[in-house]
Amino acid sequence: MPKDTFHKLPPEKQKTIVNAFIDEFSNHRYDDASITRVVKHLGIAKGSIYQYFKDKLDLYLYIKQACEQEKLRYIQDVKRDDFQDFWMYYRALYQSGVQFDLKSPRESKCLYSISKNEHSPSVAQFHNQWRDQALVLFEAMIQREIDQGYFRHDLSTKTMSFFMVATSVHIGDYMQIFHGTDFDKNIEEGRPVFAEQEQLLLQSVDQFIALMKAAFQPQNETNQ
Amino acid sequence: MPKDTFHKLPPEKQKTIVNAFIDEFSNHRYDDASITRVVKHLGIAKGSIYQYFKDKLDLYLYIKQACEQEKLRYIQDVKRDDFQDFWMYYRALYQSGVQFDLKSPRESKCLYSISKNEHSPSVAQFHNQWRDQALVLFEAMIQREIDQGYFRHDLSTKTMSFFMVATSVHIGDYMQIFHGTDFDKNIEEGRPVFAEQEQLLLQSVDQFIALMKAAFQPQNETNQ
DNA sequence: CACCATTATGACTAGGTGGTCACAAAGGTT
DNA sequence: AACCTTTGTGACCACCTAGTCATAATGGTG
Repeated sequence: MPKDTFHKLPPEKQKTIVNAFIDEFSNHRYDDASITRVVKHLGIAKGSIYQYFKDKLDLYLYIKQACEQEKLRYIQDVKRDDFQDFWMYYRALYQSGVQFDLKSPRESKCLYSISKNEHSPSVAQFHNQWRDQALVLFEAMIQREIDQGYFRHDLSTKTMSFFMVATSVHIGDYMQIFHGTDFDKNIEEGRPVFAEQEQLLLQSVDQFIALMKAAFQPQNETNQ
Repeated sequence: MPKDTFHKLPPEKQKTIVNAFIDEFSNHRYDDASITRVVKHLGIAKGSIYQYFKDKLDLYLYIKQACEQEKLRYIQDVKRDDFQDFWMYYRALYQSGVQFDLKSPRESKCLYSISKNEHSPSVAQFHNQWRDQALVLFEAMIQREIDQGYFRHDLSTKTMSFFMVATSVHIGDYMQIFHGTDFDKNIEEGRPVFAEQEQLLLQSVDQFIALMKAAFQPQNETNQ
């Protein structure tokens, strides 16, 4: 986490610095991100960064945490108990995700890029840890649905949670790949990443949900 | 592709060099792989490599192609028409994949690692191209199953093929993550990557197949 | 103003990379 | 043996990085 010196900075300068690094980590993997490049762009001395943060990793973790905190503001109010059907809940999470993207495109793109750092040697351990944590959460969630008879019970929850995490990740990839052009163009022109495409994007999400819904449905049951 | 000089080398020396680079690309992403490190390990001069290959990319593409050629020998005989059910065919492909792994663990692990290079800036374009090619193939395959009434027809083939490619990739990840310890231990000790775990691994594959089968099943049909 | 703690600076270190090239060695042919 | 083409070599180049630290600038306080 940042040193005191950073927190004593005027808030707008903090934000300028954070934004610059968000952009860097959005466009480069951890090991390829260059502090030298960012300070050049910011017009400040390299040494200053090391007055604010212990090292590159400290900086990386802070940026990630800052983006996550922002996203959490959007999705924390989506509760499972407010939905009868799990998949309505799941869809609502993506709907909030798109909202997050509309209002905080920088942070959204950064989180997406960071999630692709899984194989960067310097931070691989952290990502493995985060992935395992996600798997545990998903497994608990899925177990609950199984217990209530909403999900099939003939497969291991481990496989099912892995499958769900993987598919969730790939929904993001799908959007990035097939709507990514607009994605980046919007960023450059300062517009929201998914500007005016909410409905289009949610239609893609719905297709994936339809697939997962069928996959998780209790077997020996008429579908629809 | 390699220069003539490389092909004139004694076959066993060719293989020694290729193996060394397979190991390097197995343990490092494209941009992190170090030619200097490999030549040091091989005990030959760095300049020699540039007598054999144009540059690092040329080397990378050759190594990838060599591994793929090896894998193809195992899976090229698995034909869709030899199976009544698509998922039997899909399973047979994985079965051959495990065979490939048993007999060519080096090449198998290298191909897996290379597939994780998607976001390495220097080779990202190539990987995008390969991914698009894979999507086209899968889309055609899926279209055929839809036409014959084996797959549901209420979703776009684009989404379905993306979903299938994604899941296929993640079956590999699942194996790597949950059987990876043995994986690497086997490599070090020169044993096949999936030694004596064929059945265990295919059980995992079967679970994923069960999920995909349900996901792709024509809707409004009693399953099982 | 003088004092002092805090903050900003950028040249510098140590380490890494892919790729080059003048030269040395090897090997085949006359 | 003499010649010439092909192959092997490793010091070297240009370029990049994260992180350091002596020094300078700043700003608040008595």
